[in-house]
Amino acid sequence: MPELPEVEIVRRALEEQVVDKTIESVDIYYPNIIRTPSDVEEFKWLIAGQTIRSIGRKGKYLLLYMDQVTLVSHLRMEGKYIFTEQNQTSFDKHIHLVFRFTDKSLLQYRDVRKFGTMDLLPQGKEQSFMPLKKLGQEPIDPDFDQQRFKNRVQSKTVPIKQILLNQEIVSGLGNIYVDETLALSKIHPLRTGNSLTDQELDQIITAMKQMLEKAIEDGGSTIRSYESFYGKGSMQDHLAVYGRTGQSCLFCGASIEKIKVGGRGTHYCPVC
DNA sequence: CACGAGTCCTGCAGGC
DNA sequence: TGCCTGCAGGACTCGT
Repeated sequence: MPELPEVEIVRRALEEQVVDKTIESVDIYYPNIIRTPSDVEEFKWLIAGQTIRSIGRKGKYLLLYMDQVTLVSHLRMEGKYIFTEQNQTSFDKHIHLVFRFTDKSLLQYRDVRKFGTMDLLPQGKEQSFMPLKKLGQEPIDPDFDQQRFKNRVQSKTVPIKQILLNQEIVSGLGNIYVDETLALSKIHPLRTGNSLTDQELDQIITAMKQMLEKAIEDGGSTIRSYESFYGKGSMQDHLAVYGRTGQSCLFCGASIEKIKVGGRGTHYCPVC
C-alpha cells in the first residue's frame, strides 16, 4: 500500500515517463475513480489536449500539473500507474482508466480495490482543494515545525497510533510506517498523545524521518500487490514489526503482537 | 469540536 | 471441492 515513499517513487517514474506528453484522450472503464468533476464527460473534455508539465507530490497525493488543469491522484491501497510505449486497445480487468498520448504511448491506471481517487481541478485551485489544504507537513520537510507538531499531539487524547495516521497532523505515514516508527521509538501504540513527553516526541520525529528517508532510498516497500514502476522495492525486508505477528522482535527477541487500534491492525513488541 | 462508526471494494484465508 | 464469512485498509461522511 503506497505511503509517502512509494508515492515518491511513482512520482519520479512519472516524471521521466510522461512529462511533456500531450493527452489526446482518456478511456474510463470505472467512472467512480473520478470524483471531480462529477460529470465524467466533463473530465474527458477538460483533460483532452493538455500537456503534462510536471509531477508533484504532497503527502500521499500525486499532482500532475498541466496547462490549465491539475490532476490530483490518490492511489489509496493498490492504485498504480503503468506506462507503455505502444498502443493497445484491450486491457486487464483492473485497468480503470487509460490516458492516451498524442505520440500513441499510454498511461494506464490499475487499481484492484478501486479505492483510488482522481480530482481534476483548474490550474491553481488545487491549493484550496480541501484534502490538500488541510494536509499537515511531511516529517521530511526541511521546514517541519517540530514545536507545532508536539503541541498538536499533546493536545490529543487518542492513541499515538491514530494521531500519526491523521494526515492533518503529519502527512505521508500509513499503517506500515506508523507501526515501524513507533517500534523504532520504543513507544507503545496505545499511549495517548497527551501522555507523551517532549523527549518521546523527539524520538518519534527522528524515527519518522529516518524511516521515510530510508524507505525512499530502498525504493519503497513491496507489500501485498504493491510494486513500484522500477520493479520491487526492498524496504519490506527491513521492517521490524509490520506483518511480523508471532515472529521474534529484532531488538529483544520477544514475540511481536498484533492488536487493533482505532480499527487498524497494529503490530508492536510488548517488551520494547 | 472531537471522536467513533460506517462506507467504498475485491482478493484471499479460514471454516465447514 | 466449493460456498460463505470476515478481514484488510485511507480518507471521507455521518452521527453522537
